[in-house]
Amino acid sequence: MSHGGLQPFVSPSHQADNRLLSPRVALRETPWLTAVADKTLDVLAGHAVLHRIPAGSMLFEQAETPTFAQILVAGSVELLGVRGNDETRIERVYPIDMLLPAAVLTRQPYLLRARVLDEAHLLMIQAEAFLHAVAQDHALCLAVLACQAVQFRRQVKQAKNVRLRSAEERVGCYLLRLHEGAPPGVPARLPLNKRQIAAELGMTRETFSRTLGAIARRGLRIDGDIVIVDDPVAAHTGFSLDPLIDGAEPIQPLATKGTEG
Amino acid sequence: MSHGGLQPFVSPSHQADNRLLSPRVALRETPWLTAVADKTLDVLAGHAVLHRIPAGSMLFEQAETPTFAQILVAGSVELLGVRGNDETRIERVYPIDMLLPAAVLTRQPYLLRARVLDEAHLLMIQAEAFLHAVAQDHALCLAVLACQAVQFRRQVKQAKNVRLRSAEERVGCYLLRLHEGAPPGVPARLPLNKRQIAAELGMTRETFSRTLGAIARRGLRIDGDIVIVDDPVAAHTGFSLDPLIDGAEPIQPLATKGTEG
DNA sequence: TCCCAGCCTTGATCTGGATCAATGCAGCCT
DNA sequence: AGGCTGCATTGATCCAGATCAAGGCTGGGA
Repeated sequence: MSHGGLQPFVSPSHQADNRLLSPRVALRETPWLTAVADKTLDVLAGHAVLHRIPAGSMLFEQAETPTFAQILVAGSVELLGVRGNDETRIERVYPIDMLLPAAVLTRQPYLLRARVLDEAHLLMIQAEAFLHAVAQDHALCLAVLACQAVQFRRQVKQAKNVRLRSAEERVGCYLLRLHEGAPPGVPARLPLNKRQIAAELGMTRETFSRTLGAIARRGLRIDGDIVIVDDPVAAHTGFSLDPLIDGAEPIQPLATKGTEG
Repeated sequence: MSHGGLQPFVSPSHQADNRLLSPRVALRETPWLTAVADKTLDVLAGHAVLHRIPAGSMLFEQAETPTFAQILVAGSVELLGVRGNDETRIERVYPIDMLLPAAVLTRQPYLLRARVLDEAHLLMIQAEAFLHAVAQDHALCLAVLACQAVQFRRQVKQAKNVRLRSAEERVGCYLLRLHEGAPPGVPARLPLNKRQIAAELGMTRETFSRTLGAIARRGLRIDGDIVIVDDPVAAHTGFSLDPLIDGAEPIQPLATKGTEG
């Protein structure tokens, strides 16, 4: 299972409970840290705790200065831009990923509020210890760089999706993508409730709902929470997936090709 | 002069012509590379060329795979999301900064098109050599990480600005920011023509123009290209600058505080 | 001097999507 | 049963900002 874009949310209880008992184990099992030496992970683990945070909790507030580097091990988290009483969702974070490493790295205040959507398992590493480790361990630095680069690209894709496509196209492409992603024969299911999908796609629930009605014309339909493509041809004509928008953006190690020096 | 957000565009001819003759010198004079060893810069310089590219040129196209890591030394560049004939401006890049390091680092295709706005002095380093150097040199890796983190935060600020504020507020805050940024006594000037400011603020030129008319009510006005604050109180009541949106985001080295290990 | 190309402004109109407001429809608790 | 809470649909209306369409102003070139 990749951790790119549209994960079904895994029930956290079965995923993490037994295996991720300690920070040390959590670190070792983080795929994009595989290249990092045990010694460094030991150090990090020494300054870390593993917390389970219930849905609805606020992890940090806009303008706070980060005291921990946080790695989301299970569950999910939303990042919101806040202004007075208005909130706008900027990003949804899926495991295994860091929460706003940019703020931690630059020692600047968070630009966003973080709230738990599905019970989160969080690996919290003291910010200073984390920074020190990044400054000491080249492999760790490379891993964080990869993580940060991918987050940047996800942002750009999101911006393109919202600004270059109409609401209807976003919905169509989203469903189509789910459908393509599902194993052949198995019908695709909505991985989230509709309210959250709407937020993901940058529109209100009402607009999402209406749009779902409208795209029936294009051979795309929802029954309960499963996606039905009545007319594949019409669907693909109306909505063309673009890898530069819809493609997953998984965190990969920054490997050097060819001969090593 | 910081390289955060709202630079006046410096005439490239006087800034760079004599000093930045060679890639080697350009690298050494890049502020956020100061911590990188000469040896590494030598290697990079060995795989680099310094180019001067006229306004209007396309540097790379969406979906291309990066062959160079590009550092903008002087001039300016816009990054555009493209879909058919539609373009949407995602970002404007000011020197000294990298152009989409995320694509180079992840070896993925560019998500955006890059076009020169003001004649650009570009340091172009072969992608593989650059990646290799990042993989070899910890200090360089840290520098690139800092650069990438800042770019991420700029994106987030841009998103907040557009989604949390009305067109009128964006214009008001932009002008106010210019005004605050200017040395006391000296009137602030528009650093760009209005068309480009409009794009920067995520609106059409027409809307920008109308909005300029509208905010006269709030004690803010443009005369020619200088910003006049007729009524500071009204202006600050109507438009409150938020450091989490309007603050500059300069590229700084990722220093470790306190004792070194 | 005329002409033309770039900018900017101004007006009229359109519209995608938000907002406000009801209603339906589960599941769940007591 | 009832009543509550949270989600989803559906309809009516609104509005910020885009779009389309004319001008106006400035500077430059022959």
